[in-house]
Amino acid sequence: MAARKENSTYTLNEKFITECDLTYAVNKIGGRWKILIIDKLANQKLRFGELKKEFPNITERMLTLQLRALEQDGLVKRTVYAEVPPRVEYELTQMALEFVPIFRQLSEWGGKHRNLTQKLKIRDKP
Amino acid sequence: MAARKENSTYTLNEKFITECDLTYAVNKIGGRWKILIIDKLANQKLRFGELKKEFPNITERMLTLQLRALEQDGLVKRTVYAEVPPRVEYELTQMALEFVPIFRQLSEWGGKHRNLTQKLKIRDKP
DNA sequence: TACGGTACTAACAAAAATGTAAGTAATGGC
DNA sequence: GCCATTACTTACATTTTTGTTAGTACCGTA
Repeated sequence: MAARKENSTYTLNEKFITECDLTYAVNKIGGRWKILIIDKLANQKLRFGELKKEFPNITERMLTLQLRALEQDGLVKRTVYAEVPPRVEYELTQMALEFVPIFRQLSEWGGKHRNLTQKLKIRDKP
Repeated sequence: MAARKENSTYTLNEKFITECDLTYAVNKIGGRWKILIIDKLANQKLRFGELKKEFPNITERMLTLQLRALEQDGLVKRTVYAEVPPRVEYELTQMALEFVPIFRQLSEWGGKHRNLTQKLKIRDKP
């Protein structure tokens, strides 16, 4: 999200890893709040302020940054209404909608994983 | 991977977002090299040195960190053979193997997304 | 006794992501 | 004129993630 030095190992490695479509994909949804935002928008348009209310501790700055990134990556469409006070609506694009089913599977896997891990931890106790 | 201050907003927010199984899941595979490592191990066991050769610019430190995290999260099994020089083999766990099909779908989506985005960028040129 | 090979570890530095706090524009209603 | 509302932006601080460099243990072999 900020400007980057070219040719740093950091940048070179990023290029290398995103040659893989999967890593590329995960990078697109990798921000801290992006997935949750996509989830909230899966069934409805929402205004900036409405999204903000969904996440008690998010700052306006972070919400803005994540939405901008999603917009840049073609996953969210932003519509500004020329009113005062301003009204801005966010909705998913077709590409993001295609992600939603995969999304659900990942979520299921996550839940299963969480349970298993917790059980393992209980077992670990002496 | 390092020790964290409790109760920083950063940590609080992390707890909040990982209440969602999906975000939880994505966090597990979120490190820079984790997905690529899982990919390489999808069909075979590999030794530390073999993994290292798969990623030209990875440092030993990063490879170690990512493998440790995957091991902690129950996605990779580490087997040490008591030999000199040492031999250590890494393989996926059942849970990681269950992730692989989802993985493939995500990868497909990523490829599609990459193509679309590139086309959009071409179109954007005046 | 020195050396090679493997799989690391430790101390430090750079870069990125996230959070804090304050401020902005625009305009209709009082 | 002043205030409230909304969706931001800016400068800065904190925290995490990633990279750099140098080193370690082990033991069979030369």
